[in-house]
This record gives sequence, structure tokens and C-alpha cells, in this order.
Amino acid sequence: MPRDPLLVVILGPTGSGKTALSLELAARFHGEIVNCDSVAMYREFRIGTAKPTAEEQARAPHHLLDVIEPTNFTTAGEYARMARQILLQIQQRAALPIVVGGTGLYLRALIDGLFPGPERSEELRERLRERAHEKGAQYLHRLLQRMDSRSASRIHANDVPKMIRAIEVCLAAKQPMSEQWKAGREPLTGFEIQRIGLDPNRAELYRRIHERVLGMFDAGLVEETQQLLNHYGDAARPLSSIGYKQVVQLLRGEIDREAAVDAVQQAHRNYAKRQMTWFRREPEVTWIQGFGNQIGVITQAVAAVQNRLQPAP
RNA sequence: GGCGCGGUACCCAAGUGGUAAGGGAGAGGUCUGCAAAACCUUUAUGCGUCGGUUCGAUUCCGACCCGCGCCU
Repeated sequence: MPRDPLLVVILGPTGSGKTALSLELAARFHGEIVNCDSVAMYREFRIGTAKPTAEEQARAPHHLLDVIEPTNFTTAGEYARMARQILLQIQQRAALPIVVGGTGLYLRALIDGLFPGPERSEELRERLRERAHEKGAQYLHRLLQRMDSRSASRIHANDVPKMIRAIEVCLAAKQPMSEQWKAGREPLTGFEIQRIGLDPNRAELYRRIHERVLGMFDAGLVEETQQLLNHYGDAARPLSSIGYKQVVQLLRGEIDREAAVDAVQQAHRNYAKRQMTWFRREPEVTWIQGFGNQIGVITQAVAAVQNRLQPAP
């Protein structure tokens, strides 16, 4: 019986060597790389996102890098649509798609799908955010409680973003979000999925992050941020993401360089931990202990892919 | 050597004669369209040491140790 083509997913915390591993796998299996890091999708954000360099990108086709204007924004749903489109194209070329990234929600949106609900509404969000600011988060929670008590009980009363999304969904569809969820998700079909998870030793990962951030500053993170700030100001949303946010504070004179470096390192460490919490729940992951640029790790990853391509009889 | 100030968790730090705020870090967790976001949980029988007063001391008293500042 005909089998679906294989889709390889590489996941892991920031600094675990996903890029290095993806290039190795792409070279061995005629792969094409599909980015799954939210901020790497933005143009001109280069150093702070640890995007693959031009040389690295020349070693295999890369997708969904630099596809959003700095002043625009994207969402998990939009990401999933774009990525699925690209997956089909790669399939037609008979190449191996390799999804690489650390944004857990985007990965889930791609593979498991989201419920077919309404997209975000900026005006409504702005209003709700103001209310929350004036009257406190509890106000939103009471509001949601009236519209959709099931969702309200699942969302913590301090979690403003999630409450806003739930209220938005209820209003746009004139139906509780919990009802709309019953329609189920829209999962990706037509692929067999091999997830490879990088699970490096925590202390070692933190050491690598320390060095990597120093490297970013050496490579001109401050200058890059300065340019983005000059060109776009607050309109470039990723300026508030890890690395850029702290450098903006440095450029505004709120902290000195040493404090900025420390803060960026700290933010990356916190992020890596959160990513691991998310990924631990991801199903069917072949976990490999170590970093993606280590020979032993690469060997194991290659074997895992090989196994799926030509399973033992 | 003298005087003054200070010593509370891994770090910063509040505090009271009645049984140790808060923040950060660390660890664990949540996540259905801003997710590199947001949120939740958790961490000192212990307050430099030894005595004393007291029903009760981290708090008051004494001595000592350590740090910082000033004076000689």
C-alpha cells in the first residue's frame, strides 16, 4: 500500500544546534528546510534571530525566512497556511521537507492545526486591552465568564492575552469559543512525520547561550537594532522580542552594555526552558541527548530518518 | 587601636518582642491565530557566632567574628 511522503521536524530549545543538524540532514537526504521560528520570518532581523547565514542558506533551499516586512505581523494561522503550501511544493519536487524551529505554537498549528475560528481583530483587541488596563484583568475575566464560562474556567484570570483572544472569538462568531472548538482542529494530512528533538544538558546549554549572545553582540546586534529603530521605530514589532528588546533599552540609555548583555543572556535562558516545557508534551518525538552539531547526534538523527524512509521488513 | 554603619535564602531586599514581605535567579507547569508573548506553582523551623533578659528573641542587652566608611 502506498505510503505518505516523509516530513522531518527538528525541534529543541534555542541554541541546541537545530540549524547545524538541519543542514546535515538536508545534505544527506536531498532536503529543503522550512523555518518554524516566529521572529526569523521577519526581514532585516538577522543577528538577533540567529538566522542561518547566507553561506548556510546556500547549502540547501530555505523557506519562510525573511517573508514578513518588519512593520507587518504574522500569526500562527498564517504561518500554518504558508508552511503547508510550501510543503506541497517540496513534495512535488520529490525533496524531503525538514521543518526546523523553536516556536511550539507554530509547529502545533502546522501539524495539528487550529480550530477554524475567526482571525484576530486589532481594533477590538485594542479596546479590550485598554479596559484591562483601566479596570484590571478581573474585568475581562468576568466578561468572558458571561460569554463562555467553560473557556473562562480554563483561562487564568490574570492571563490577559488568552482572555482577549477568547472574547474576540466569541464576539466575532456570536458563539462561545468552547462551542467552536467542538468542530475540531484542521490537521496536516498527506505526510508521515518524524520528529527529532534535541535535548542538550541544561547547564551546557546555558553555557552555549552565554557564548552565543556574546557572539551576537560582537557580530553587531547593537548596530542592527539601531538601524531597525531608526527606520521603523516602534512599528517594528519584533523589536520587542528577545535580544532586541534589551538592546533597545541600551540604545535608550536605560541600561549599560554589560547589563544589556546579561539581560539578553538571561532572556534566552528563560526562553530555552519554556521551549523545553512545551516540547516535552509534543507527541512522538525521537529525543536525542546533545547538540545538533555533534557527530553522535547527527548519526542518530540520520539513522532515525533512514529508518522511516526504508523501514525494516 | 577608636568611632560609626551594616551582616536576613543562590542574588537583591522589607520587617516585627508573638513565630520571616516582595522581586530576581533556579526548578516544574499551562498554552487552539501577537507565542522570542502571556500566565500559574514552588524555594529560610531560619535572620553572622556564642551567651543573657523574657512565657516567647530574627527583633532587646553583652561579648566576639566578618564587611564597609571615617579618625589616629
